[in-house]
Amino acid sequence: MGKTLQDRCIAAGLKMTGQRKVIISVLENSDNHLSVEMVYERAKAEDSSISLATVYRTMNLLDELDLVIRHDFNESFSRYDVNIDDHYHLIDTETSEVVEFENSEVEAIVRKVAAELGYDLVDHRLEVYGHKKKA
Amino acid sequence: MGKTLQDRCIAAGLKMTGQRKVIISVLENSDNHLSVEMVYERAKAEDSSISLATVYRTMNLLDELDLVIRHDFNESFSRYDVNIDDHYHLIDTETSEVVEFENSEVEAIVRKVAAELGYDLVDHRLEVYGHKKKA
DNA sequence: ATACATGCAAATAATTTGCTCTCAG
DNA sequence: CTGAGAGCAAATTATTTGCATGTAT
Repeated sequence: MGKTLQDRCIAAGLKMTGQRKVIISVLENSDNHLSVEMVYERAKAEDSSISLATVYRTMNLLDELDLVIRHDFNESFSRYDVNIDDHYHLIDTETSEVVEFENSEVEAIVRKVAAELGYDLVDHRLEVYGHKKKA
Repeated sequence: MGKTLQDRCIAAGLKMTGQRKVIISVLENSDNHLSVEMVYERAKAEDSSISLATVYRTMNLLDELDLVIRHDFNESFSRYDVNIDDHYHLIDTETSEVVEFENSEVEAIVRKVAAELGYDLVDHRLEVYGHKKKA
């Protein structure tokens, strides 16, 4: 039984305000890769008093606690993943759709490369850009 | 003899203004991963009349022509690589130093993954974050 | 009670753009 | 000569922050 995001927030000692509950429920009930603007739109639909600043502050907070992961694909804004399992992203260059995939070989390679260069691995990201095969 | 960046710009039909020559020489005589601000500072040292807007416009132009590659590491601004060979980046999380490395296995894996997901590969990037091994 | 959150509006920071003038081809 | 490029300053966009007020614990 994985803990819910809300559980983790409580475990992290976060004050569970009404706004945070709404934002967290948006995150839990959406596909990944939401932008702040998207979170804001959906949260506002549940509670019209929520401000954009609060969404930004909340996303930053969750990011610092590693409860979400901030990503910069090649866009002018950030998107956020609701944490959990490691995975990589394939971004459709024509539609901006984001597909997740896993691959166990990559991590092994990355670990080896970092070691060879004399570094301790902290994190890594692999992004693949492509478009759907035609016909 | 690889063509110089200047050669490629001319080949691409770019008007070689004084400002562009300076910017290009800065790019050719610096380490990779420059930010616009860094390019601007160095270009200004050669020709104090160069404006930041021109540097932005030039970098965008070079990026569109694939003569440089724009990167968003986890910073608030972009950095640019002077094209040429494919490589990946290891970013030192403590110093922001960027180390380039190559790895032939990754591309094969990426190509395979894209194909399996039904995509034509356009591009891919791998970024590794770490810090120097202590003692 | 009280420290921490929120809303709002103003402030930043990076990047882009309108406009007029200049210059490379 | 002429259209693409440059400088400057104002505009945009994403994100952050100061401050007065509200609220979870």
